[in-house]
Order: sequence, then C-alpha cells, then structure tokens
Amino acid sequence: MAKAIYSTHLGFFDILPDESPKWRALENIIHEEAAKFNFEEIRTPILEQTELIKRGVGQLTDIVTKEIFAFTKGDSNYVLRPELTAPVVRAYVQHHLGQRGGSQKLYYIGPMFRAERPQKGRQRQFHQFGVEIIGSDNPIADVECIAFMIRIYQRIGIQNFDLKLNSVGDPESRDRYKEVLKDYLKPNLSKLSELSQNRFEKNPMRILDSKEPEDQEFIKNAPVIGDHLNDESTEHFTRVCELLDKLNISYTLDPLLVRGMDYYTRTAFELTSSDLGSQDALAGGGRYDLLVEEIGGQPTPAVGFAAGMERLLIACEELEIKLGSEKSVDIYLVTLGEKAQTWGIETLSKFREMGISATMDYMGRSMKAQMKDANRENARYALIVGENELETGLLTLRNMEESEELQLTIDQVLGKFRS
RNA sequence: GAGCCCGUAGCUCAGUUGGUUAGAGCGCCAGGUUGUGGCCCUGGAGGCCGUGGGUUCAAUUCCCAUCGGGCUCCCCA
Repeated sequence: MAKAIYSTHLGFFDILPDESPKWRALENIIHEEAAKFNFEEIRTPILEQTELIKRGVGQLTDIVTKEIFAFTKGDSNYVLRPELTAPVVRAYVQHHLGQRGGSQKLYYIGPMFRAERPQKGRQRQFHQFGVEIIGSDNPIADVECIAFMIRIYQRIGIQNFDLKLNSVGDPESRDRYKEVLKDYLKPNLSKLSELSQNRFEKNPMRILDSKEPEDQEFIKNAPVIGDHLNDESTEHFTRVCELLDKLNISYTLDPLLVRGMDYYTRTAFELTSSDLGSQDALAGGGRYDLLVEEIGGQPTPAVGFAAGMERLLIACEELEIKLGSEKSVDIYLVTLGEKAQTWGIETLSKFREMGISATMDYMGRSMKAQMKDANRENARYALIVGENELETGLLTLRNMEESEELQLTIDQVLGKFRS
C-alpha cells in the first residue's frame, strides 16, 4: 500500500466511481418500489440530540452504551444517528405529521453510524433503507411493512433468505412473561453467562438472544412468550401470520427472537441470509407502539423496519447479481487542434441540450489516444473533427460498435440524434 | 472490550535461507499505424518492500514496538 497522508477513519469508506452505479441502482429500486406502496420519503439530519437517541433506542442497549459517536458543542449534545426510527418519530412529533391525516407511511435511505469494531458486513458508517408506518395498530400495517421489505429482495433476485417472526407482546403480557421467565431462570442464575446475569434484572428477555454456550440449555427449555400473551396480542399476532399466509410470504416462528432496541412491542421480525457470513441479518424490524409517547407525542402505534444496504450488496456479490449498468456516453468528440477544440466545446452544448450525453478529450492528446479513451468510456459514437472537417464541413461519425463511418455535416449529425 | 491473520508498484501477487540495479500479470502512458479504439508487438513511467527503533559489516528479509487493514467473539443492518 502506498502511504496516503490522509485516509478514511477506521470503519469508514469511500464509494468510488466503479462502485457508485450499483448504489444508485439500488436506491432507484427502493424509490420505485416505495412509490408503488405509496410510501413517502423522509430525510432527517445526520446529527440528532443525544438525549433523543438514548430515550428512543434505550439507555441499556448496546447501541447507546457503547456504539454511539457523540460530542458536545456549546450547550448542545450531538450524536451521529445510529438508526432512524427514533429520529423519524421525533420528526413525526415535532412537525405534527399525524395532523396530515391517516397513518403516515414513511421511508428513508441514508447513512447511519455506530462505533463498533468493523468486520465483514459491518462498518462504522453504513447505509440503511427502511420504512416507518406511524398511526396504525392494524396488523395490515405490520404486513405491508414486511411485504415491502421482501419485495425489494425479490425484485433484486435475492431469494434464499429466512424471515423470522415473533411477538414480544404488549407491556402487560411482557411484564407477566418476564416474571415467569425470571422464576424459571432464577434457580440456575449462577450458571448463566456473566452477560446474561447482568441482564437478568434489567432486561431478562434479552437473555433469550444470548449466544453464549453456557446459556443454551436453559434457553432451549425456557418458557416462550407466545404462551403468555394476552388475548389482544395473541389476536394481533395471529392476524399478522394469517395475512402473511395470504400473501404467500413464508416465515418461521422464532420464539427466541428478541430484538436489540428497547422500543419493540408485539410483532418482531428479522430477515437473515446464509449468503452473508457471520453478520447474517439483512434487515430487521417490528412494532413499537410505545415509542411515540416516549418521545413526547400522543400515544400512537407504529411499525417499521430497517435494512442494511451493504449487506444487501454483499449478498448480490455472492449471488453474482449485477446491479447497475456499464458506464457509457453517446458521443465522444475527437478533436484535433485548437480550432477543433473550440468548435468541440460549443458542439458539446448542442448535444447536451438535445439530451444526448457527450464528452471530449481535455488533454490535447493524439487521435489514437482519444479513440482509446472513447473506447474505454464505452462511447456509442466518436465524432472526429480536425482541420479538414472544419474546412469541408463534413465530419466523420464513427459507430464504435460496428466500426462503420459516415461523412456528415453537423446538421445531419444533429438530425440523426434528434429522432 | 477480547482473539487470530496480513502489510512488496494503481490492482492482484511473486521474491530475498540477511548481500550489489526488487520482479510478473493486469492497468496507465507512448511508439509500431506522422488522422482511427478493441487484438498483437515494442518501450516507458510508477516502489524509501506501512512507519519507527533494535541486532548486524550489511535488513525489504531476523527481533520489538507502532500504525493500517482483514476476519472472528460480543452485538447489530
């Protein structure tokens, strides 16, 4: 590696010209599908108030305790957003979006930041797209959310994913279940991992999520929340499953699925893929009926998901799915001499005004070099202009694909492309 | 926060059991074709062998440190 004086921070990366087309292709797909679902885009600041993230995501979550980039400037505490559900809810409350009527169907695309140790499929700056449906507690909202998520992967051609589904219950069911779970774990508390012991009081359900070997046998036989949901939550979950069945979206029920953010209630889901390696979660989400109120709004039910774009692109690589098209330009002006260059830069404008992409050499290189460049840029045509052409008014238009040339006036060339 | 692996040209990598001018392929630039791309041929540019220190007559090679990168655990997208 040559030493550059400056480079990106650990876990940050540039999207270079060879990579950007697939990003743009992915973004276009998301925008197009969102339009079909009638979701509206929301863009929020990269920086939020630290307190919002702490309240929204949860004081005890890993994200807040060790993964946020935060700093203080003057009297304000800033944090680089680690996820977008809390900020979107903040915007919803701040701007009274509920007053627009109905449920708000929002989607977003953008960078997030978490101060973790980077590895495959995990960067400190990464990109997510996602959806938040705010204002409906109807299972239809849950299912539309999931349907949109699945739709993106299907359209791209990623098929071998696994949708895991669970209900983490409403507060009433959850409190009851937590007691049952704690009663079950208590006799063996000392045998659990240190991590799980710490979670025992604060958030016992997260113990189910543990991957520590010593916890596994206890987790295996633990009581499941499904058996402790109240009627309302059971009904909701049943309806979600029923609607997914109607849409032929297959899923596996995973009673151990407990997600990392504190705000989830009832429906929780996760999309994993075996094409990703260790970091196998493509996307995840769920219902968060308490978050709007937590952040200072009226009690308002909501559901959403977030998906990792880098992970989606990794899956594409593994599956050899090509996103985006090869670069190309309609016309490459090959100019020889200063007069021709002057003529060239004027003529470029004419093509561009017609909607034709056009470029030329900026370095006064030889014809051979310009032709080589035209080839490298995937030009459809080379338009060759030197002293001769300027005098006679007949230009050489070369079809790069067919290797055929025509002698035409500039008006004939323009006419050819006008159609 | 912890563990393992790796730093040689723009990229992918050889190589030096410590010894004079450090190599290949691809890419880039130019010429062969004085106005014609892709294929071919020839030539060229481009490396303080990541950085600092140590051992040695001599270090890109051995040792230590450091920085950077990759993967893994934890957790998440």
